Amino acid sequence: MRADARRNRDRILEAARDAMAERGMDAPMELIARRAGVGVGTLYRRFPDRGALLAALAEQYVHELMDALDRAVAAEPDAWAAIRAFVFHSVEKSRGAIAAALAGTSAPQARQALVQRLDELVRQAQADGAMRPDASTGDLMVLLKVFACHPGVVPERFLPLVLDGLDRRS
Amino acid sequence: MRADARRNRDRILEAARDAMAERGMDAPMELIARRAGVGVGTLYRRFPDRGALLAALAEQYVHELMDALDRAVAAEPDAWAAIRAFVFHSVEKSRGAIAAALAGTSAPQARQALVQRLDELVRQAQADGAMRPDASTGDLMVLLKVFACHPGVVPERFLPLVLDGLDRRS
Amino acid sequence: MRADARRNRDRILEAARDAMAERGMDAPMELIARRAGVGVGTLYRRFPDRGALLAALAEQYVHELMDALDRAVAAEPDAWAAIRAFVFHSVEKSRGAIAAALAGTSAPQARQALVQRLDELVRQAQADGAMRPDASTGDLMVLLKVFACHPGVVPERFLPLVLDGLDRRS
Amino acid sequence: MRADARRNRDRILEAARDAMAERGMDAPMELIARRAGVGVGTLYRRFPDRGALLAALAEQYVHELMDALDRAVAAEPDAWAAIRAFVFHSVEKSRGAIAAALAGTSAPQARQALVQRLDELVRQAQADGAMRPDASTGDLMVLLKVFACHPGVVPERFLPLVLDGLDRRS
DNA sequence: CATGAATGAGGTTTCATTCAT
DNA sequence: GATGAATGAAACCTCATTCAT
Repeated sequence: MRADARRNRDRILEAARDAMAERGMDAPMELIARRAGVGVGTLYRRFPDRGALLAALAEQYVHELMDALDRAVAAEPDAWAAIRAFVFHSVEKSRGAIAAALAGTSAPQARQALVQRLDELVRQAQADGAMRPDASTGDLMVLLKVFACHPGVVPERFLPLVLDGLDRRS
Repeated sequence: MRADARRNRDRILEAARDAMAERGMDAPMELIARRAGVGVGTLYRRFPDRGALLAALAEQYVHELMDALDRAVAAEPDAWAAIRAFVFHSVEKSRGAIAAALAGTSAPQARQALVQRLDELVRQAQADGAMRPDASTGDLMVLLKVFACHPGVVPERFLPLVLDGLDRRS
Repeated sequence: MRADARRNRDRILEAARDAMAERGMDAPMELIARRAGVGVGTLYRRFPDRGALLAALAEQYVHELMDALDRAVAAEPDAWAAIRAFVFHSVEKSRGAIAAALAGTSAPQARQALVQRLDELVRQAQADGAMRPDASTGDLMVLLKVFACHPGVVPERFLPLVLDGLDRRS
Repeated sequence: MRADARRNRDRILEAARDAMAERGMDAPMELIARRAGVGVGTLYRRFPDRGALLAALAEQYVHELMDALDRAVAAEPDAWAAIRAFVFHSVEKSRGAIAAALAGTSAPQARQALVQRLDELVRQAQADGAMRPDASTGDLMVLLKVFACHPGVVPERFLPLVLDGLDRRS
């Protein structure tokens, strides 16, 4: 039954993501449970209260960001390109509500790891002379946070402008 | 008695702004009423339901933005400078929750008026050769919307980078 | 509507007493409300949570004890007789569950007042040479507490034995 | 495997006693199971439902009383002294919540046995001229029940008074 | 057999809204 | 008009109990 429990946990997280995307951060727990195909009790067994569920969601979200970052690094030719690709991707894929929750709840440890990965890239990009030396990882995190809360609102033509603002050439 | 009613309306709106800033968009109506120093009944007389209150808040907020825009125009030497000053000011002064609500509820007419005022400035700034011709009023509205939802999160050093992205020189 | 509210408050307290006598200290709030002929909301408006309701019940109970004490003093010839009459009456009339709750929740101020009244009587009874000098008001409170939790369990023949234990002659 | 089962049963009963002493008669079954170091399933295998567990607890409690009675008889010089010692001991050692439960649930057969043992002693004490002839075993059971529900509340100086009430000399 | 996951009924509490005064 | 009392639907959460593994 370990496998079953695991599957249920995953289904709950997925249902929670969907429900919260649609109905906001305070989507009823019962709705989430129903969507996950489990009883409320099961939901509460896994996540003692709404806060715990939010925290798990935030952590999962940060992990997704890290994966995206890894992929960007693998796919792009240099650090700055990876950063840009990562930001673009993250902002496009972002689930507004979850990202907003991340701001409040956060997942301190996961977030810390993400920041460190980004940090290395930023230093590299600056060493490469591709990124403005007065721009910081913190700037990127702010960018992520701010835009991620508004999925779909960033026109194709807009983010480039913003990123150019961090570009060496500007 | 008209003056009384007016005063009540204003106190309610103010209380609503405060309450929502502190406790989120769904602060209890009763709390708002109490803070305004009136009974719930009075609140409901002025605003038939929560939606109406939100709409009024949004409209008021847009009006504040327009005032800020007017002041910026009066104070700054040219259109682009006025736009920059306006954005800076708006982002700093923004009430996160209200701005977020604006996104949803909006106040179509008021918003329309704001857009028109901005439009003229944008055209002027572009005619002056100070603003990128491929940047639009829509870009500015997005900028406003996105940043206004995160009061206090925009470091002094960050917004300039973004605005530079809309600058001619970039 | 003040009068109505007052009436409702009383009916709620009465319903709570009955319900708790029958179904124990954790009788459903909804049941209490229904019995009082009001909605749950009304109950919660008067008593923010179960604790508040219990506290009110405890206070009311202590007040009833004080009234009984006053009546005993008025009806009996001397202090010791009044004390005995009071204990007999209290133990008979006691609502087990409420008395038990009193132990936990108590109503510190009301209780304090009762203790003071009893104190005077005890001193008088001892001065009269009717009550053992080594018995205290505390003993009486213990007696009350202990027996009051078991309404109906004290056979007519039993309490006298106990009270005789406090009697001078013993 | 029989020994194992026995040990489990004992550990569950012990855990139940502790849990109920701390958290009241309706301590969660799951808490009890965890404290006993078993799964809920095991608990339910031994005791089909909460009632069964309570009954077992009550029976165990009565057995403890009988042991105490036996020890008192062995240690004290006469029947009345044994009775007094027994009552003192029982009241001191009593687990309030369990004793209260006993009142409701009871354990008819075990209780019956205890009553018989006490009965003999009472008759003996009365024959010895040490106990009032109009006091009964029932009185003692009431005394036990009433005081046992309030562990720690009986001051050293108080119970003697009560017992004196049953004493011949009074 | 033991385990602990799953279930869902039931209890608590909150709040938007209505309405008597 | 203003007030705040009343209502009940709806959300939260807890636990006794069952059952798959």
